[in-house]
Amino acid sequence: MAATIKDVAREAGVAVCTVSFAMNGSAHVAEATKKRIFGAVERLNYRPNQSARGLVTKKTNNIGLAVAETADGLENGILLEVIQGLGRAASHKNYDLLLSFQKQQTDKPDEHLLDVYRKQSADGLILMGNKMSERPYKDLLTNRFPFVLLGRPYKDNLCHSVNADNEQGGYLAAQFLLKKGHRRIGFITPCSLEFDAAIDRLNGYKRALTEFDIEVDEKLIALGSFEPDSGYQETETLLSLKDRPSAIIAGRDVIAARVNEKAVTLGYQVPDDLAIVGFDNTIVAQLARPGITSVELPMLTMGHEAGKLLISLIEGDIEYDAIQKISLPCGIFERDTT
Amino acid sequence: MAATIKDVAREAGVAVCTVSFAMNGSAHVAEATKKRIFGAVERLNYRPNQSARGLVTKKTNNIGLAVAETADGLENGILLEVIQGLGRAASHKNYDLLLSFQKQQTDKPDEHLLDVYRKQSADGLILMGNKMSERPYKDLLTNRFPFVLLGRPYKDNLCHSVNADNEQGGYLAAQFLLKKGHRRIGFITPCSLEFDAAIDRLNGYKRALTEFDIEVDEKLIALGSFEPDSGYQETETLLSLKDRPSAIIAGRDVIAARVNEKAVTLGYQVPDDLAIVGFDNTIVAQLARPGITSVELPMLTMGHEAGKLLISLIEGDIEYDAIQKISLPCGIFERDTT
DNA sequence: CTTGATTATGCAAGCGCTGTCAATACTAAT
DNA sequence: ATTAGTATTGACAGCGCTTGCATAATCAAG
Repeated sequence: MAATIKDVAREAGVAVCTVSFAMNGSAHVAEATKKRIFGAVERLNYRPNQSARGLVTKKTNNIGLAVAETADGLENGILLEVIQGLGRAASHKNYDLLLSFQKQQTDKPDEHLLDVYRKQSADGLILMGNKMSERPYKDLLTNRFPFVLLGRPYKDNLCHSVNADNEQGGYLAAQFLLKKGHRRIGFITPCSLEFDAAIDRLNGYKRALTEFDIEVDEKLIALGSFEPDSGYQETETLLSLKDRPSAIIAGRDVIAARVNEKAVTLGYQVPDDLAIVGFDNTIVAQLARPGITSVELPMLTMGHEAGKLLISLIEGDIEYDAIQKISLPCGIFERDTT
Repeated sequence: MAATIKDVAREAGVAVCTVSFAMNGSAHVAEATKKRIFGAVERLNYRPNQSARGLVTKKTNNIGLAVAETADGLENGILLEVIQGLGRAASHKNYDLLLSFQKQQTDKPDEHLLDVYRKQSADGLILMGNKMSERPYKDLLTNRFPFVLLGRPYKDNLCHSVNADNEQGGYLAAQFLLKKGHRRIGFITPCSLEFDAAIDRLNGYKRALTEFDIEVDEKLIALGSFEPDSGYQETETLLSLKDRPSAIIAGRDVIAARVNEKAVTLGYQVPDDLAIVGFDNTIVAQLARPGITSVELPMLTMGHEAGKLLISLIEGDIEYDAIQKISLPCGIFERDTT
């Protein structure tokens, strides 16, 4: 059906290996013959069969993306923007993205994530947001298979990883408010403190305060949860403090939206009586009225950097053992709530 | 490095072909030997090499998803939910999803989308939201390569396609309001009428009116654009009509949000003075305050159905020429604006 | 013991490509 | 003309797997 390398060779009147050489640049081919060959390629719409090529070169030119699916949709953090960044890095270097979705109802979900690797249908793997047991990592590591952790810190220095600098993000949010003169700043964590992102953001907040010589007041720190509506309660608690905060940093935009609502309900003016800063700069922050000032995680960049890193690893531009831990700075988008 | 079928055969003490038979069910293998083989597979963590297998079977077990990237992000319509639905269908049948991103700055962008097909690295293709010239389709069609159009109507009956039933969606929105007693209903199109989705939604709206014996008043139909802020102007226009509408259907949620804002600004009470229905049931409708009643496009289902359809095509369960045009009904989510 | 069915085997071809080898053709410089 | 270098060639092995074929081992039933 599809043209093979033989067809191209015949069409161009050259030997099969000459075509291969010309296409891969693996040996000198005279300009004139090259032209004839590429002409034939064009005419026949020829592309080397990936399976055949992969079989001999042991390269697929695919980047695997292990996607864990939970009952309530995709695992947190699988964001379109990340995929987009990944795709950009990939296409630039002639890779495709292979999304392998975890099988539902399986006894060992995390083992499944590695099937792409076992089948050898990708040259490297991006692991994001997946809770995985220890074993698969070991497997990858001992076989020196390229992989990058994305948005999923692995505290030891064993794996390459790309992350948003959540600490700096927390710092940024607090610093932003401090510079505006706020001195009592509440903080609602994005989720429980089991999650590194939550801890880091909080730590950044504390660092900013310390830098401004303000003592951290634990009463100003409220524990948020994955349930955005918990934001209502936290806001009420924070605002009913005798020395109430003049600003609240919410660990996520959806929580920030709740903070705003509650504040309005309680009769506060935003931003005059209460300033609010959210996190993640999602569409929620963008479209809420008032628009919510929000710390932006560099999702696109994260995907892009992870892709570039992985490809460097695959192509040997970076030593497998020279562990890279890339931490990307957050930005802040000012809107109406500050 | 990775175990091969030979290793498994040795480990299990059987012949290579027996392993192959056992794994593919292509011949009878006694239970006892099967057990030995799968034991060895388990121990060695063996998975058949995809490239090798693909080379001989001419199957990759990949579904290609051609992703066109424009300057301002991914082409409209590439939605995470769609990918998720696709992934669900794929993983169910042991396929992976191969995302191939269009190369930037290339002279023939649409030709590039077919590279996955030309390289034979996918067994079928999902085409969504890509403006493509005629030729690539022809190419696919004449070679009888399986592909389905997703969310991108191709009016002739040449291609398999999956779509939201926009006409029914428009009908639903109008019917919903009519049942609540509204008789003057404004309609702001989601974009210009070059787009089928816009026409269909509008037609559905008209059909509902007709069914309720209400004459369509062209003055109540405003042309929206891709720029959500245009919603402000349209709203003002519609509300300043001498016989103003008591409800407005906005072609997209973001427009609906603008309609609401403007209405409030002009001193109308929502939903009492003005009811609003949006489209797409995005997070915007969900999180806006007041929450926007919105017509939901079955994105997840669309992805899922498209995946299933494509796989049926690939596996020959459906004739290539028995064109299927799947149109999936929209639902409506009532919130505070009605 | 024979027969027939079932199960397992070795062998070999071949999928489309890469890349090595040794040989040949061509070109340009000495 | 000789030499050196470059460009191109055919032949072929091999990547890991599937599959057809013919053969052989195994076993139950007649």
